[in-house]
Amino acid sequence: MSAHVFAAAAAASPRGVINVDTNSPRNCLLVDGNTFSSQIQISSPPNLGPKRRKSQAKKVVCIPAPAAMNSRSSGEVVPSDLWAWRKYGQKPIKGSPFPRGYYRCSSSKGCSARKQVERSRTDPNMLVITYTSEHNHPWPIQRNALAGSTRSSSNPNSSKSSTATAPSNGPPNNTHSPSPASPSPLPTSAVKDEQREEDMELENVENDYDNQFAPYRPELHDQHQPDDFFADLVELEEDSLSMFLSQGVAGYGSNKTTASNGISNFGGWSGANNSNDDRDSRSL
DNA sequence: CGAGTTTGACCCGCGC
DNA sequence: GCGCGGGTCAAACTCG
Repeated sequence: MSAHVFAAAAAASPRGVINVDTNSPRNCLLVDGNTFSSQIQISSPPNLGPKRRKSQAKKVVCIPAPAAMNSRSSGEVVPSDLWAWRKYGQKPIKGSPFPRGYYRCSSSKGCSARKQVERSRTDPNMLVITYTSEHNHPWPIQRNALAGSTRSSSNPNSSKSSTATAPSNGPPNNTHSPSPASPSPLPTSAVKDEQREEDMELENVENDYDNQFAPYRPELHDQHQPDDFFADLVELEEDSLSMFLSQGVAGYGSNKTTASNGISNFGGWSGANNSNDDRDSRSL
């Protein structure tokens, strides 16, 4: 198993638009789960244009889409991460046989974090997740902090709801104990393994991502660097990272269940925030 | 009943 | 200026 991570910012393209070419999974950074031999390309978001919707900084994460175990009717497989995501739209993308799902963070009201989930056109096994904007709140105490997510939790194997709030992962604040808030712990089954495996991937991706993008550096911790695209992320994830390093990654490849604790803080990045959310400012 | 999902319509950026 | 296509809204629906 390998995970692909590609991080980029709006500067990636002439118009300041990140070209998430789902045709080419190679655009995503390949992260070998075992060796972590990765190279991450990142460019700081200049935030061109006053209110260019497409100019927003984005973080693109490509992960291998596991089987349709976690899929919904549309066929998209959405990995779970720490944050609670609520789907607010889905659109067919021209040129792609797979629709793109639009999610926004429901962990906190007013959080502008969003993500788009779509499959790679050429490699249906690859899932391209594009994170936009940042979370304006700390880690949720529990995944479904604000939003119900009851559906997802209680029926992980259901064709519906797998995305928003997967129950398998406990909050990072939770020191390696299965989330007590989890309404219905997954049974030890193949499904669980799938989920765990998936989370494992995410964790490793994220961990690698963190290491590459925003390695936690105490000396830098208190000085906010605007240039550091993910500086905030580091601050937010300090605890989580420690857990990562101590538990999650260590077990990868050999003892997958070790890291099933799930700290895949995919959405927990801090982009150049934004305020350019021209649309949402209207209705939110 | 509350929260999430679905889905069609609408808005708006961007290329021509 | 026009049309295309992506992104978002919001009503209806589903589910626990």
